[in-house]
Amino acid sequence: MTPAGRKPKSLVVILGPTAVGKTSLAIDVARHLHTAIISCDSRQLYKEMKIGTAAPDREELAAVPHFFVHTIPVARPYNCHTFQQDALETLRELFSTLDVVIATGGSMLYIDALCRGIDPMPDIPPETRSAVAELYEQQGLEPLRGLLRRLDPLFYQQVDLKNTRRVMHALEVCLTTRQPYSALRSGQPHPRDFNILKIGLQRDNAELRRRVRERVDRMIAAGLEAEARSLYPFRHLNALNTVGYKEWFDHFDGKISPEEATRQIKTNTWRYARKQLSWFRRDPSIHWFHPSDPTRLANFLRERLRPA
RNA sequence: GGUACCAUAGCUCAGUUGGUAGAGCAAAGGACUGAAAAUCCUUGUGUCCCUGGUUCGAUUCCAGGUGGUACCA
Repeated sequence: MTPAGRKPKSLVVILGPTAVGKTSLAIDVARHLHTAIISCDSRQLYKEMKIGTAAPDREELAAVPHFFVHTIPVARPYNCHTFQQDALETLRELFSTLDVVIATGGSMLYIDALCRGIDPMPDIPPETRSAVAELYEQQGLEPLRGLLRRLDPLFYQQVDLKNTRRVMHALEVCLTTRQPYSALRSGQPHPRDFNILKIGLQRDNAELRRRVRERVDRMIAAGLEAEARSLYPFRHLNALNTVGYKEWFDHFDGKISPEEATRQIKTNTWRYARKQLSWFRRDPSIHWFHPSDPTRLANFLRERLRPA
């Protein structure tokens, strides 16, 4: 498993629902182990989204080397495959001097991309993307389904046919590669040349919910509305289809009051946390801890990371 | 104090020409390998405010009570 003469390398993944306390715990662990943090967060990636993504603050970023926090402009397209490539490259570099690296974040698909890997797919040419989008806008979902049934009968059987996003994406791939989307999806995990140790952080629902509400209040006190206002011109970008921003955009459009926006941000953040938990629940490799029990976690890590 | 209107799911309300009721939101569960903080699916029993009357049968009609809202004093 480990090449002779080389120490085993380990990636410690600290995951959990939003507002559970990943950021500060990951920093504590990283300091203790004298290592760096790879962020697995599809929104903290963006340079312009600081308050609303609850990203580590300046002090926290200075305490431990961080990667993939505030690194790309909101206008740049990015996805989990790009992240997989970038993160693996960064990891390779870090492992040249470190035996353990921390990964943390709540973007489930990004964590899976890094740990499990996702199959290579071609980039979709913008013409293809807009052609599919136009067909949908003009004629709805039904023609897209019909086309998918012809081009990829197997995936047509598997896909949730009401999920426009999935149907469109499969079609885009079929049209770009001239082969069925399902033929490119192996679904198989990709081998990694490092160990992966998944730590899940959990609190009971009432406690987590209270933390969500309090954090949203803090974000608003810290100027979330102004940050959202400055990003209003970018509201049609995917990066801004994000809890904490889209609700303010509705307010700027005169649809809801500031109080209602605040209320909705709290509700939507809570729903996001539940969705994350629903994803994490089916991963039996996660070792669960309460964030307020760092000793138990430290002992666990010492045991597991000890060189064989 | 008087008059009118209202009282139904956690919230906002619809409805039952009298046969015990359903939407939206919230909530809960789930799917998810290139937009993933995205996208999508599933789940609705609640003293129909209380007491009495009429009726085979009342959440529905009638009377009284209680609470709320508006207007008049």
